[in-house]
Amino acid sequence: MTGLRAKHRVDRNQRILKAATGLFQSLGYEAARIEQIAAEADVSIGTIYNYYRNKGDILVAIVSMEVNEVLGVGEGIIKRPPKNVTKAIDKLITTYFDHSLVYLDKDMWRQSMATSTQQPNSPFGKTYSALDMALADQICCLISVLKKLGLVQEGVDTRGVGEMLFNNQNMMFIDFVKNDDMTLKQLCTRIRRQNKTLLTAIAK
Amino acid sequence: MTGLRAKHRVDRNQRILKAATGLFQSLGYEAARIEQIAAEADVSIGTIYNYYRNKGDILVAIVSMEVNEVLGVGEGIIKRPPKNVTKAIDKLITTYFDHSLVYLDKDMWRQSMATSTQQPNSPFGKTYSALDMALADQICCLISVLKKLGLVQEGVDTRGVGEMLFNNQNMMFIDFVKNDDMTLKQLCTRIRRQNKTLLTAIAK
DNA sequence: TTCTAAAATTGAGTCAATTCAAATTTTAAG
DNA sequence: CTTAAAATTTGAATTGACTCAATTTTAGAA
Repeated sequence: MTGLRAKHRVDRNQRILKAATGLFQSLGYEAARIEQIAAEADVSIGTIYNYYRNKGDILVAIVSMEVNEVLGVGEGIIKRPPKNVTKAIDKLITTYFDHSLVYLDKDMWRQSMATSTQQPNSPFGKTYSALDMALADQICCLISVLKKLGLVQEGVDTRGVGEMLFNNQNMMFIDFVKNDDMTLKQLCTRIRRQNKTLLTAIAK
Repeated sequence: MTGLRAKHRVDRNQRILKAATGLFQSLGYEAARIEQIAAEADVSIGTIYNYYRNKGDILVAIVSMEVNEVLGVGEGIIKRPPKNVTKAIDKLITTYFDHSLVYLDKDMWRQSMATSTQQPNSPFGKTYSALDMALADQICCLISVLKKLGLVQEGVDTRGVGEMLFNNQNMMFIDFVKNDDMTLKQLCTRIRRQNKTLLTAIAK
């Protein structure tokens, strides 16, 4: 009978993530103790460190699952994009942001961003980077679709423009989570203004 | 005789920063011990925490001095900008990057970025944000100057465009320090491509 | 100069993340 | 059904950042 080991691994990992998610949400990231997570997951402290390099890595894993979901929602928008460049990009970005704050608060975002820049080569740091790349790809994909629909000029460098839109949006999101006073509405308004010139230039 | 206290404060702070800079550079941020920094600065552990909230804060203070220098160099470029939008922006950004790696290596940048997102409200976290804003302002200022020189179209939203250029550049720099294999040349090449569409659109 | 309150320094002690050698469980060959 | 090597788990011990009550230094009033 093989695979018992694999089954246990999946089980334990799920218990760890579930316990961590709950404690991070209820107590906040800093206040949640590894010892507590271990106890709730019915696992020893050492086991947690067998699955994750450090405390931050656990959070990055949780955030990664979230971002994956957002990517899925984004797919739907690309399938039926608004028939106008500005509106299409706006809808995609707004959707990202709306979904980003359902399970994670600003503090959790701050902590996970910090960990993923601190340790870009840990397994989950790499996952995080890959997801960023996937988000950028999705924006590029949307522009490409809009081009095929005749809403964007032929000669436009899809990749270059898409990356710029993503980088701007991502940097603004970092500003947003760093600033407790900034609202989602303010964030979107600022990005819309920043995007305007570029989007007007590429629209047909 | 007043000001002895102020003098001591300046002295001690300088010794702490000097010791920390040396140890961070020679041993790396993580391996450098607060105890060592205290010993080299001829100060007690407690005093370091009287000057800085935590270890990361010391690094952010060092990085802030660096960025301040870069801002000064940027001023010079704005005074005599190349007479072409693309070249002017390119020169400013390239200058930022070249100077950014003289005293700080990628690891130090990663750690300080992480700390400043983790604790955006600590004194040096705020300093760091203010410097980012100053860099963004500088790019906006350059565009404004180019507009006055008749190189940029009248109707262009200086602020919106400047922020987008800065955010893109900043996000790319984050990617750069997260990826040990990426070279400065590769970084600049990618940014040039990303900027091209927007800069062509606003040029006169 | 002397004295006192306020400011700053000190470092042993605390706390929580992380490590690692021993113990346990799983696998699979005989 | 053994049995031993490999993989995994365990938690007491370690580590190193950070705290705080006691001590020292400074300012400036008397």
